[in-house]
Amino acid sequence: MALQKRLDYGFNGYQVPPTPRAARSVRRRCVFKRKADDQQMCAFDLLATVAGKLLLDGESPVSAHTSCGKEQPAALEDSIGKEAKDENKPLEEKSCDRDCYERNFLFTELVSEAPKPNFCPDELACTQNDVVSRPASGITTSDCSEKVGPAEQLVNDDCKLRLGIFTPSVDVESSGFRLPANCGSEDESRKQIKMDSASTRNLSVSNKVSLCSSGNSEAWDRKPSALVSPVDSLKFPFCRDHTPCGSFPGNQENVKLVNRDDDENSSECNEPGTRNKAFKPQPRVGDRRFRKLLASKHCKITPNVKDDERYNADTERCDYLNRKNNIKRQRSMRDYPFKKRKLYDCSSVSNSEEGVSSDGVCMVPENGTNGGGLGPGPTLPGAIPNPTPAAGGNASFHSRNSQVKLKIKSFRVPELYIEIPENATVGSLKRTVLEAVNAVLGGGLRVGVLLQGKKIRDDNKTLLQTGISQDNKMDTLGFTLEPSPTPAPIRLYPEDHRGQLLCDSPQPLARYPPAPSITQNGGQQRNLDTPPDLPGTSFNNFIESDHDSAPSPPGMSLQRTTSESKALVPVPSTKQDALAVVPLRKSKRSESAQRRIRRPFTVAEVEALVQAVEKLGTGRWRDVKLRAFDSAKHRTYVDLKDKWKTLVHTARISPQQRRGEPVPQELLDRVLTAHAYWSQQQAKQQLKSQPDTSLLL
DNA sequence: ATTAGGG
DNA sequence: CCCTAAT
Repeated sequence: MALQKRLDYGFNGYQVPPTPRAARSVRRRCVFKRKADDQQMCAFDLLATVAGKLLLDGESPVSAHTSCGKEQPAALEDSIGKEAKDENKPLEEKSCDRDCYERNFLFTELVSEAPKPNFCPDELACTQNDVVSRPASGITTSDCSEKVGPAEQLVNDDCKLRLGIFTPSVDVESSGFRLPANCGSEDESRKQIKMDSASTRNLSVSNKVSLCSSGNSEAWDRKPSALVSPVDSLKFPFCRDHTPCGSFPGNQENVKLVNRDDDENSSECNEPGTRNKAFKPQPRVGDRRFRKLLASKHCKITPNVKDDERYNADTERCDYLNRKNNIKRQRSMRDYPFKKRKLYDCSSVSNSEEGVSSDGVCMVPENGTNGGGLGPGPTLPGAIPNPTPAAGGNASFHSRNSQVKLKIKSFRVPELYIEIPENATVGSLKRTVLEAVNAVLGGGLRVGVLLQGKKIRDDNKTLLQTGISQDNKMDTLGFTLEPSPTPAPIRLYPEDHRGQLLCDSPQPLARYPPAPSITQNGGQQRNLDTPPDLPGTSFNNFIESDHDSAPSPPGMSLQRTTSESKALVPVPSTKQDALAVVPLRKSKRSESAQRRIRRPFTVAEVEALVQAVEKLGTGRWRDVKLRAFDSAKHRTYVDLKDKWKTLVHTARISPQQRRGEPVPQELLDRVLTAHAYWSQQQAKQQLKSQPDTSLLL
């Protein structure tokens, strides 16, 4: 299944440039390969950074609890509680209904949910605080079944991911930001802008598919969205006729591994009887590969990624590491780089454009009562270029005591398409989304300020001077997120300011039409009806086949499926041209090819290899390949050579130091013997040939 | 395209 | 496994 998520900040305001759909990655060499990883800034960091520009201002006025919105939080909690804990579990396994395989990711933003009519501004404010005050869980799942039957589900999805800006710290009250002194310049009135990041922090994701838990998110789910995502058939990995490995002729000559693998979908044949049976392609579907793009749905997400996400990601890795403490962290990371790479593409996208624009700024009166200032109430006069009320793009502004407090309800993130295999784990999904978000946000953003539709470029002006602090203008204050000058080589706005953080704002980007979906195949969602092909099983088989030798990191699961399914592809949306320019990072990433999945050699394979080498000798890997691994498409002669290399090494080290599936000592002995023998032969050859040639010469 | 080696 | 260099 593929998910295509559209991330948009709850704030309708901020828009990120559409990301060009990443081309299917062709394997190629990329110099940059894994280098950019660290360049990425996580969303949190980013936010923190942004926030950092503003000083925290005492407690949030709004922080007072309000009863309103209580329900939401409760729901949230609930869903949070149900959040799938087993990150490593394939999604399929969790799905309550097989037909329910479509996953809708719903990231909802409590506050900014526009669709709710009865959500009064005040309520929003209250809600936000409530919610915010507690650590939001990154992703929650909601019941997918709601009113929708399996069939219906297929149809109704629109998944929009909504991102809210959140701060790492859960504490809402402390979420205020204060403008840095430098921004406002040294002048007399130093206003503090308080941003109440409250609501934005909560993110809930409802995964309609497998995680059927609470139905609380239903309301949000229903939000009709114009976006249509294409659903593709999903490719399921399965083993086609592989010969039971057991048939492998042990010491006979000319042993060949018979498992047929097509590089992408193959399973190891270690344990013929068990592993492969589990998965049986259905007669009809059997041969078919499905590639489902969950995309069909729009996912509305307000990712409240928060620490949770990161934590999970990290912990997963750690777990993995712990289990296999022998494995270097680096290595584990490398096992699932594709995601990252793909993500980078997205990031680049975001950077390339003006990016994110925001609206929905609320200035909050300092006294803590949020008068009417919060929420959509004060509608933007339209002065602001793209006031999108939906997310609460309005800003309310109250100045008091020369203190300006404002709240930004949300930022909109550019649409992102994410493709992820059905059998991907929830954890990987989370990570994927997180990474996508991080990629976008991490690219480096700048904040621009709009007042009455005009960009305020002079960073040195005070709020007072610009009039921002004036009540009558509070409605016309807007913020934009722009690509940071630094990371992105290309600037849309030449006049870019060097380094100003706050006050300069390029023109606000056009907002994404809320719903204009992007998807290439507009109405495809319905195609999803293809029954899920018991992917879980097959997947399990795969996993099992090599898990013992080397458990794959969570991310691996994704890789295992089809190549197509791994891509996280930014989808071009409305205005694509803007994006044309690609930040360096992006290009780097996009160029990089995906690393092949790790497929530990089975004992049978090792035996075949040993036997072939015994006969052919080292240095004739091509022949070895043909002889013993002709049918194993995923084993190249280079692989065989490498394996031999490791076998020799393995044979030389103490058994305690070996890892992975243990290779019978007998085989290792043969390896050493053969290696010694052929090394000798090689040496002889050389001695012989050397003199020969010299003699000839 | 292969082979050999380092990473 | 990947990447390169050298065949």
